[in-house]
Amino acid sequence: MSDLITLTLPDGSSREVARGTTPAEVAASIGPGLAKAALAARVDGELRDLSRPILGDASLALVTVKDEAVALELARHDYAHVLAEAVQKLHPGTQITFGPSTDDGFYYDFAPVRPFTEDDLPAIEAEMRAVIARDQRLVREEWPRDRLIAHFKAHGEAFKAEWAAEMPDDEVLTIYRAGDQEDSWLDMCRGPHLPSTGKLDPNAFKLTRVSGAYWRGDQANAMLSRIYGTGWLNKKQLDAHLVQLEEAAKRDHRRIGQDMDLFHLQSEAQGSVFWHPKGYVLWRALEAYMRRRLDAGGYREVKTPQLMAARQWEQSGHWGKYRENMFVVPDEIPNTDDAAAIFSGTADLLALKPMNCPAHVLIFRQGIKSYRDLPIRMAEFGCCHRNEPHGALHGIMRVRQFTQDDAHIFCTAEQLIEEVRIFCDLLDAVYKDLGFDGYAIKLALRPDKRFGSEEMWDWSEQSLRDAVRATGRDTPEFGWEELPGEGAFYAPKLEFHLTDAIGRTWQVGTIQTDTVLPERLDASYVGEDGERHRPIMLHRAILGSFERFIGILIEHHAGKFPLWLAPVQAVVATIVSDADAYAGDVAAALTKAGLRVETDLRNEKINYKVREHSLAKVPYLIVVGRREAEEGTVALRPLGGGEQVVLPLAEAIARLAGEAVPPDLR
RNA sequence: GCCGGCUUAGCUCAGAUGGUAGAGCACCUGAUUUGUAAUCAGGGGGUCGCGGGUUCGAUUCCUGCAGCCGGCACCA
Repeated sequence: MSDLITLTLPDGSSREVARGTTPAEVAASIGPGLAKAALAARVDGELRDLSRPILGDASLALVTVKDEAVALELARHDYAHVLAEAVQKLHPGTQITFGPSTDDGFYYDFAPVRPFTEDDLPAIEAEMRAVIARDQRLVREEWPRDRLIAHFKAHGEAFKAEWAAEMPDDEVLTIYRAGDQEDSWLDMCRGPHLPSTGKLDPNAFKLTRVSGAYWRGDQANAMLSRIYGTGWLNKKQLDAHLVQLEEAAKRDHRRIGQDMDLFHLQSEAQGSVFWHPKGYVLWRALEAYMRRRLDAGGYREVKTPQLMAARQWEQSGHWGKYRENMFVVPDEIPNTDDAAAIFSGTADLLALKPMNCPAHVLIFRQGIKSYRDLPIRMAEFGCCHRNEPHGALHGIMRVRQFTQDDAHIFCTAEQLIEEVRIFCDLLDAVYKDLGFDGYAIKLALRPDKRFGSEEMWDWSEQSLRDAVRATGRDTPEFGWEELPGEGAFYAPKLEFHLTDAIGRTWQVGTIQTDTVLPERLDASYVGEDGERHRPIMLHRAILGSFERFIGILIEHHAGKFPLWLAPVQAVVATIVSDADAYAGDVAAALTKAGLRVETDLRNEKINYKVREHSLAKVPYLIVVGRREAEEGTVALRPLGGGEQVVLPLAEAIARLAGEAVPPDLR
């Protein structure tokens, strides 16, 4: 075997080097600038440490900060290691477990002597800077499993020892040592890493929060203490990210919901929303819009019971799989004797509906359905209750009572692809109308706990796959991917993830192919052949729930809603009290034209009124003073102070009324 | 449900080694009639989340509970 190997560089050139040469050495031979800038290497496409010898002919590309995504990933992973080293120094006895990079930084899970609090973070950050300042080399070593386990056991690292013991046999186990000393801090890690901690910018990270996290993500395991950080390549990036976080915080729907008087929550109705007049106006505009869209799309709207007997939920399968998340009440009159138990404990049980689908099947089952009736698109703004765990509740985004824009399409197997296509077009139009630019599509495949045969799942998954292909949306532009194990217990589902104004994604829409429920609830239609057949049932929603979707709308628009959705569309503000009567006339005329208008006749300066209504995010301020009153005009001031115009009242009304028309009616 | 934190006026927040609380905005009253992001003056407003304990005395310390916040788990 020759002692020389051939490396092919990205520019197509090749060079012969000694077998075992490291990428770092190659970089140095090319030039000192590259040697300094190199962070890692791609050897035959595989990302590796700079110090890892190359053992055979290969293509070699050196990774620098110009390869930002990779550099960030490496840096974040290193930050996690630095965090772990710092924590173990400051908090002896803390065990290390696991610490990956994330979308904006990193975290590390520890088994601590006592759980960390945010007060611990500043000292840990300082220690991390010390680790970075020491510029410790990160040295990769391959260790046999026994040595790893022995090492971790000897150091009281039970979690790491467990992890090492369970690594697959064919995996080469490696440790990274932070420094050259025999007793330098080390962690078991697959790597790769930057050449040394000094490559990290000590001012480009920040520890952000602490939380609990289960070992290996399993509720049955120990609760660990997780420290999160955000990490970047330089301070500028970090600062930009921190500004982003502030921006997101300003958009928080809970903050805006309170400021704009849209809704409130209180402990007596935990997880249920009190919609105030201004919030409910928005709800009604959205609901009316959706109703028109569904009517036009061939849906028929229904309304079904809130409470149904437990035996109905047993039959649908919800009772068995989902009971712990249902609100259940006994079917009896509560005992009015305070000394006795309120319920006998022997009555039949009723449950608040957590979903609308069984009731829709029950409507379908009334009378005989023919293949000529299909597809049947049955819609309901269905109010559902789900007994969510306390820790899951979040503002109006995750609640216990919510209303879905739900519908079920009963169709034949042959109609399925066309129905999915029609649905995608409808969803597309709705998201555009509501001001969103893009969305991604994912296919969630069969979960571990599920109903139905393997054949059924094979067929259902493939149908959805085919249907998306038929719409041409199975492309990277739509973020198309498949998610194993993420499906519902009765069906695989297509998920639609909206992208909002600041780049966050929200799973909202869904369509699911269900053959289980029609079977369980014995839904059938008479086919061309005169025989009974099972319909396919497509569960679908575009907004998901009104509560959550309105929350998303609030954050997407930062409360500055398009005119047709704005709770208060215009405020008529006077400059002098002499214009009060005219302001009243203006408001009345606008109201008559269907606009939501308020007047501000207060004895305040116009500056004050402008400021106040601007902060209240009112789309238009209609300013009237003596001049306007005399001339029959208004000064139309858009939110933000853009081009202001003085118009005759009739023109202003026409303009606002035109702009306030919902997008589907334009 | 689990880990950590928080809970003081309508809102945002100060505060006291334990002696029953304060600001700004908002609200009310008065003056001012004002031209595009805060006019001035005065006034009212609190069971300091709820329960128990320690104490002469608790909003403050301890403890239980609830809600909320950040995550974890969950999200049919």
